[in-house]
Amino acid sequence: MTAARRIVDADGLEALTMRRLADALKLQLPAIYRVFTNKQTLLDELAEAILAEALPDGRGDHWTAEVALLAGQLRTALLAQRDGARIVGGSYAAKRNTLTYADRFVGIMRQAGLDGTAALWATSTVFCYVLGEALEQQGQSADALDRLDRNAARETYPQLFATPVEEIVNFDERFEFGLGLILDGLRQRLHSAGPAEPGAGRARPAPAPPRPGHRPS
Amino acid sequence: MTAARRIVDADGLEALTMRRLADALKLQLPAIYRVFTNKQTLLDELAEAILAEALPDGRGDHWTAEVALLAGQLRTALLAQRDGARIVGGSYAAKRNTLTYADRFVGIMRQAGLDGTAALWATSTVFCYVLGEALEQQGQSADALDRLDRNAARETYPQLFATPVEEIVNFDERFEFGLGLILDGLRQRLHSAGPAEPGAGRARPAPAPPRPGHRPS
DNA sequence: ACCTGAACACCGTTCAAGT
DNA sequence: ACCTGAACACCGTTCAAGT
Repeated sequence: MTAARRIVDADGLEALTMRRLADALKLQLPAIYRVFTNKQTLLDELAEAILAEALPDGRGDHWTAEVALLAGQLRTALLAQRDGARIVGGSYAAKRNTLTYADRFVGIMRQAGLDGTAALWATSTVFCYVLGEALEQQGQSADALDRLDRNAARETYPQLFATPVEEIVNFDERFEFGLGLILDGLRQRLHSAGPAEPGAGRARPAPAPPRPGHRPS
Repeated sequence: MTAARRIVDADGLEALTMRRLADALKLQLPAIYRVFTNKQTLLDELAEAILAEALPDGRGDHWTAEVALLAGQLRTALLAQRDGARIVGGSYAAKRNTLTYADRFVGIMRQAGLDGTAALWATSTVFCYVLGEALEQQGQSADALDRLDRNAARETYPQLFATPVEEIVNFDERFEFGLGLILDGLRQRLHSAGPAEPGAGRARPAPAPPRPGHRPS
């Protein structure tokens, strides 16, 4: 597994072939299939290994801090591995670590006061957003911004070039901004009863009754 | 191009090979390279073709309606093509249609009252979120939910199974929920001066001065 | 100028044959 | 029971040779 990650880190996901992995492990090619039955299961386990780093050790004192921590740690885990977002996004297995991550996230949102369905959807919203951001960041080639003809583009895309376009590539602040939007949206749903009281905190405990029509099988 | 899309729709992105495309076009294999210099340029043009459908014809009367329209149309375009999210997410070219989309989005956000950088980041937030959701939706195999052992999972992931988990797969409402969170966050930033007045609308026009330190070259 | 046959250097995967 | 050599059926890409 570490050998596989090293290959991807060095030469990208395309370079990860069963043959190169066998070479790195000083095995003959068919011996790999005794460890991984498939290339897909290899990729699935790679996704698992990446997501193992997505769970923060500590805990935030407030649900907003906890969500920021979980989202940030997931992002860090994806970015720590070259092509990490593509690996995780391309693995469609019910990954154990994804479920652990989701379980913790859902727990925080329910404790904050969201009902079950909203807690579930909030989890998927943050997960999808973080994945999308990491995918874009890792896909951006270094010279992508410089490659387009600024003078021509300035006339074709006037609105876009009325902004400081270099800020697209300010990934850290860009991520904080987007996450902040989602957090604000969540805050608003938790305070929906009374008028918005910015930074007041202290959410009601969740009743969160599971739906009556929930089939157990 | 339509031949390529037909192959992907029929048998998935993996089935799109230069050989099969040549067959479908009743050409010999090397003749394809007279049209597309690369397989990557073929994929880039595929991404372009998908994104061409992402721009809505009409316009919303309010900025919230316009954002919902743009996000929804992008999602529809991605979902309309099998593996559409993977194709668009895997293409790192400065796509013309992406820029057109971004230009319109940025324009709306600036008109709503956001400054240039915020308008840029808001665009990328929505784009990344929509892409992430579509990626997850298209990656979900039909039986993914049924495959995991519910009884064992109920004990390992208690928070998760305290919710109606089938709702993860309710993609349309899940998307509306997540987009709603982002929209609420944007609304809040536009009303940051006074106290929140839900649904009041009427944002201040944007001054949006381009940064002084902006290098033209 | 355009198209083609044939090949190159790779893939993932399998399997009979060895030890 | 484990490992290996060799092959199978594919890939993307190239190029000398034809018309």
